[in-house]
Amino acid sequence: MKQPMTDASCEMLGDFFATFAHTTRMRIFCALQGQPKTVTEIAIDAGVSITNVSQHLRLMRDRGAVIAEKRAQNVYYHIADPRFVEAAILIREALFDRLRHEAEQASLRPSRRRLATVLQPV
Amino acid sequence: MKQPMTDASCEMLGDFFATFAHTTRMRIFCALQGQPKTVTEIAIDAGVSITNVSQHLRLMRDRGAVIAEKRAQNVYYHIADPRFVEAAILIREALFDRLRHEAEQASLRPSRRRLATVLQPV
DNA sequence: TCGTTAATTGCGCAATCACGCAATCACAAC
DNA sequence: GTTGTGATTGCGTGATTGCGCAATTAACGA
Repeated sequence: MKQPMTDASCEMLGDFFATFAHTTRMRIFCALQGQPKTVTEIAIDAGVSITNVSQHLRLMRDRGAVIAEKRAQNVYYHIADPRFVEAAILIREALFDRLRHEAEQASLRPSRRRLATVLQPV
Repeated sequence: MKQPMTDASCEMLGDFFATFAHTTRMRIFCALQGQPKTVTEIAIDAGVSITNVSQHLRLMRDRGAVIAEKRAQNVYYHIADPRFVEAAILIREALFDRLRHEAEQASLRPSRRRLATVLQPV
């Protein structure tokens, strides 16, 4: 990382990664790309209960991933920094590339893969 | 995210973020930047037991964050894709910017002073 | 004021995670 | 073969997380 990472930095980054380390929170994150949304809208998009989405949003808010803004009786949430989206895209592309690569390997050596499967030790 | 994210994508990304959602695994990740290292070397750098680092490495390996290569009696680990590092840097910079911003706000309002230990070293 | 809608919070339980310890495996040297 | 070193695995336990339910707060309109 160019600059050395202190223990405090590692803890901070680890905590932040935990923010997205859940399928539901990832869906919330995706739902928030484009425009801010209310809790109810997010709940519908992510397919979970209002209570549950509110609990996840609190966690994400406390860790600085999203920002809440109260307007009238609604609370609008939006992603705190566009770099979070960039980072997610980078990771997603890397994971997809790996999947593609694995698929190619599998199609290039079908017999060996089949053999390996069959020859699994008991 | 330009392309729509399926449920499967969200689950995949969420699982991957969980890979780094721990202080120790973050330290392992930092220790692996630069060159591959053995389990023992990583354990020393991260300041945890061999057993513990091995457990974390298995998780990281299973999720495609690191790659293991056995050479003689040692197992060398390295980061699977440079984009993981880029992503971590993006996130770290975003978090630091936020801390800096908060620190400025705090200095403007000395009564609300909030010490940012994370800001100093790095 | 009361009723309604939006959102948050406290609680309890089930599920998962993290860690140390001991045992085990893998490989090299003797 | 035996010994030694590096690394992994299985197990048990304490800690944390995730979720639903019910209660609560906040803001609006009648």
